[in-house]
Amino acid sequence: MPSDTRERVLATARDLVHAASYADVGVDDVCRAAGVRKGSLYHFFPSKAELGLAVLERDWELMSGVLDDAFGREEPPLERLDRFVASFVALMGAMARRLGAVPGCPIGNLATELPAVGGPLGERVADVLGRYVTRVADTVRDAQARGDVARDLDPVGLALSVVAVVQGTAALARAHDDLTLLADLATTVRRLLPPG
Amino acid sequence: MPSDTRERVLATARDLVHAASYADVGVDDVCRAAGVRKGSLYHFFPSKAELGLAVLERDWELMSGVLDDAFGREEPPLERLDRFVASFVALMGAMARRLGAVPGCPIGNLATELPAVGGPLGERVADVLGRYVTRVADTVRDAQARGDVARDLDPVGLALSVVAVVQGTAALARAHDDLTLLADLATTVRRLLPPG
DNA sequence: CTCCTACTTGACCGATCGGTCAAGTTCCGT
DNA sequence: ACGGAACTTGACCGATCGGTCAAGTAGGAG
Repeated sequence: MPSDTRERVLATARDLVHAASYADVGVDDVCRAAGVRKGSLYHFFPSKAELGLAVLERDWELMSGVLDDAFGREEPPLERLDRFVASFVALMGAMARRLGAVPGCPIGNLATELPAVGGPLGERVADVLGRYVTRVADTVRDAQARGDVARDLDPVGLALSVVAVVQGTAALARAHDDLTLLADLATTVRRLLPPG
Repeated sequence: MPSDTRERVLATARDLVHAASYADVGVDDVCRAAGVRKGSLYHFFPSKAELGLAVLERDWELMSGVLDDAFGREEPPLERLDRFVASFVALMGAMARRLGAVPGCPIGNLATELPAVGGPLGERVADVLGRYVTRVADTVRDAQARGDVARDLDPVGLALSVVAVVQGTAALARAHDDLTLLADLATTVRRLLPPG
């Protein structure tokens, strides 16, 4: 099996960062919570920023899994999008239960914080967001091909608005620590994808 | 006239925070940029958190001004919403030019960062966001009264989705440092408000 | 058994963090 | 001219920050 320590550090960092924020979580905090000495952490991660990036990458794997699960089904594209939104909301609920507070969209939170560090970090954040939008755009295109969504609209632009509203709603839910704000998200997303 | 120093500190802090982030800007940074000694800063603001809060409040005044300007006109409500979005996009452009990088929605950025500090801070952040949504909801109600927007939909829910998509799109624009992502925002917002 | 690599330990570092304070200085009303 | 409040100054504080390192230990390959 792969190093247990590395995994524990990463998982712990993820929880702490989402419960609070990247800036508010110190390396010492992660070590304490993971039961690991600092030297070990730095054996696996060259810097705090790289650890943060690893958290982002792990979050993307999670989102990617949700997307795979929803978009890989044998259903009309718009229903696949519904599934995605439902899974996203369920994920928020699960995280809220585990962390004791409503987190925002994990990707969105880190995307807001990490670029501030500047440099190559920002590019990788933008890259992850790009992959996210691309995945949604692919399904929007499917819907357009079937005539479920107006064909004259730019699928990437539509996907961008979908991601934006999902991320923005999650951010509001986090700020109010209120999961119910996510209740109508599926309906809202549908509204952004007008039939032809 | 009111204290010049306090104003300079606040304005400087606002710029620095939006160019980077609340966590990344130290009290020393603000002092250096504002040409003020630390003792002076602490004469006007009891803590860094309170300074952050003052920045948020100032940002709200700015947004509030934009909302007043757009919503106070003698136009159909949906056109007033268009005006608001256009002004918001223009504001982003102006800030991007001044700061050298695309900021996100000022309110949204601080809303993502400040609650992490925890405690009474979070409530005031939520309060500002609430005022924001309320203002939009009022105009949505106007539109519903005229029959421009479906009357059976919850105006607060609709307003929430509008704020979410504006904030989310701004966040994406910031992450990509690309103002053009805001280009179609008005169209997107309109889609969220279906005619009756 | 030996040797080397992977990993862990705990002490340590300089820098920076937010914040304090006593001693000024400036400015105003009286 | 005086007194006091408002404000500024610069030195200072302890804590915490991210990060380093020499010395260990564990464990598999030969």
